[in-house]
Amino acid sequence: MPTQNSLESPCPVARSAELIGDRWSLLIVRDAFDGVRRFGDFQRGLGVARNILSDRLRRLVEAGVLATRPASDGSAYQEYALTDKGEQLFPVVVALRQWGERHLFAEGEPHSRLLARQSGEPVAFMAPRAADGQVLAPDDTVVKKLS
Amino acid sequence: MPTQNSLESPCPVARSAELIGDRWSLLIVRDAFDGVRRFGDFQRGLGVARNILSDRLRRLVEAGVLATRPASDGSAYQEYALTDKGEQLFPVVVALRQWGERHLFAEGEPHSRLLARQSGEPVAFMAPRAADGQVLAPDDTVVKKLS
DNA sequence: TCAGTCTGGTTTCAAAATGAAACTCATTGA
DNA sequence: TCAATGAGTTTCATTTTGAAACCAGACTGA
Repeated sequence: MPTQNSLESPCPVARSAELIGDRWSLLIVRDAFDGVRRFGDFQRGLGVARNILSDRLRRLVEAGVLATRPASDGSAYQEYALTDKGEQLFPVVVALRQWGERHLFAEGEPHSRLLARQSGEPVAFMAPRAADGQVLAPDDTVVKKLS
Repeated sequence: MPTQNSLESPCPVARSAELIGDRWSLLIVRDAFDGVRRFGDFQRGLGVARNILSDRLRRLVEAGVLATRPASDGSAYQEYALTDKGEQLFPVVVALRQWGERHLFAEGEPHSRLLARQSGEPVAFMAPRAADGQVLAPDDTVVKKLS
């Protein structure tokens, strides 16, 4: 677990990074979007050590990204599901995915793809936009401190 | 440095997470978008230990996210600048920022904001969209394995 | 109903990563 | 010329990670 601080940083990126800016948390959230709910399934899917998984799940639950609830299969066990807050990480995961797709695979190297369920077409590349829909490059933006 | 593997994962999220899925790398990239270029400026700005910064910068350079070049101020030192590949992380950083803005600050708690330089208005909330511009919720998408 | 198994952890311990501080060495500024 | 600064590297103690063993409650089949 990264040293707990910077949760007081006035920079939203820093706070987000503090919370989910580590490999396992990110991958847990990715799997959650893929419908994984159970401890054992996360564990097997990720190959993460159980104690670490346990720790990360706890952190994510504390942060309100995941919530535990009785398992939907009727067993006495519980499951971990994305909260609304967690669901809203979707753009983060998609952004990571799209960047990875574009830059981390060799020409022609196979990789999984994100498709729109309806059309079956790849999801369009996501970009920040101005109010008028114009795509914003980094230089088209300014960070205003502490407003 | 997270244990180097999963760079062979067929999942783009996993590869991205491996590379930039740690607090410092993320914050270094954020600062780079903010125009920070020099070792010392990163170090002072982030409060990161020099050896760790050194390691992360090396990794990011190796990965082609940053590149070194002679400092633009004419001194004999070098600077670290985002490459094209690095610039394309913009949506990732913006997504993290927007999520943080929305979920990691108390009501009315002040935080920095990302504005469109032209209009001065906040950047619109970023979301994955279908080809027709329709916003896609997680359930509206499917991950197709290994295409 | 009772032995065996599965699930969801916790504990233990060694190995790896991190962080603080001291150290180096080139550059710069006065 | 000399002190201060910049950009690291080294050292070493602390923290985090990961693998494996362990454990207590469900569950299952005979």
